Amino acid sequence: MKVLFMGTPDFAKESLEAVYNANYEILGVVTNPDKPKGRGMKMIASPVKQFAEEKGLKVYQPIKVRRNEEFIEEIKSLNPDVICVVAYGKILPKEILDIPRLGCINVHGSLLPQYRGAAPIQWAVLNGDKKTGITTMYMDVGMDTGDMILKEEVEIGDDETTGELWDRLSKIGGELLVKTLEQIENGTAPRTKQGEDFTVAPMLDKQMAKIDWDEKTASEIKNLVRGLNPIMGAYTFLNGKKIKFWKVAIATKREIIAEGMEILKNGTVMISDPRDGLFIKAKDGVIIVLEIQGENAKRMPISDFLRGNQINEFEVFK
RNA sequence: CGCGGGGUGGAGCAGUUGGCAGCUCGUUGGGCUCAUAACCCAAAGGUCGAUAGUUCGAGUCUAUCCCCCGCAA
Repeated sequence: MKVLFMGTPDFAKESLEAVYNANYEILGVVTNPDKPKGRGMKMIASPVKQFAEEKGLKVYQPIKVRRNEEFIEEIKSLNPDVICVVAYGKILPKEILDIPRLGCINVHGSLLPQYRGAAPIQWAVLNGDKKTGITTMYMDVGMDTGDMILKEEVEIGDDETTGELWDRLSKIGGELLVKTLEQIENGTAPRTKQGEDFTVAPMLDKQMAKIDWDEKTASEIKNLVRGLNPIMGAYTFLNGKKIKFWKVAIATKREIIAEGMEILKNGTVMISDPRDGLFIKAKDGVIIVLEIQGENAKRMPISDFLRGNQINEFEVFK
């Protein structure tokens, strides 16, 4: 079976690698163009491109695919049996979807029809879900609305971060894609319509990363912190300085019971000590900061941070 | 040349107008204690990222280089 692969980030690279290791004939790899990245704005190739070049696969990097006749003709001439699309980053026009005789297969990081859209994994963690998963589907012109093929459920750990879940799902995505290809090849692949009971997981925007001490409960803050780790990091301000939290816990009742605590504003520092840690009052409980990052500094354990950075009790995060 | 921050004992930081290199922890030894990650006493540990320069004198000022980090994508 001849496969054309389309994808860009590391999540997609795992799928490409799985397909490659399963010995499918890969006609080519389509990925987003190199972009200036990081300090000094150096041009960086996508993980998918890096893998493709390593294995000597043909790489295509069209700037746009819609109304790009040259590119569309090129794909037609490759005559793929199936196109695998994993986090490619561009919406494919019907002209391309119609090319492969066995269809375009997509790997999506949620249990469809939940979390259609760009950031399914992030939202599952942000919402504190207990489980999520991977779905493979036949693509159609809608946004993740195609008929489903295979699904695999995954439990989300209480303290798991988006990054950790992302890595696990990347691997599972690759495995499920190969399984899907096998079933398509031997004609046993199921085809299930998505129900209408769907939710959408839009791209994350900057604003949501700021901790709202007045509105958010302790568990909501915890979910925000782990949901944005390592993408953006949840942040707050202390004395005008931007501070990011990378890991927090919620104090259990025994750990701290302060008298008259209700009077304090949400965000107030209750305990700040290199040994004991950093405890902050939240709307309905106490947040314990475990990993923190100061302005222009790197992430570090709270104990390290408090050795050199003074945070006084009764100061308020806002 | 996208913008910005930084390299100081093992860790995280401070170091004012250039004038003996400090803080909080950790480590080691001792003490106190039924006991302790607590407390008390003491000690070890730094050619202040590299090179060149200015100066009576440079962690501090100048130039170049190496490395790290944040933002932005």
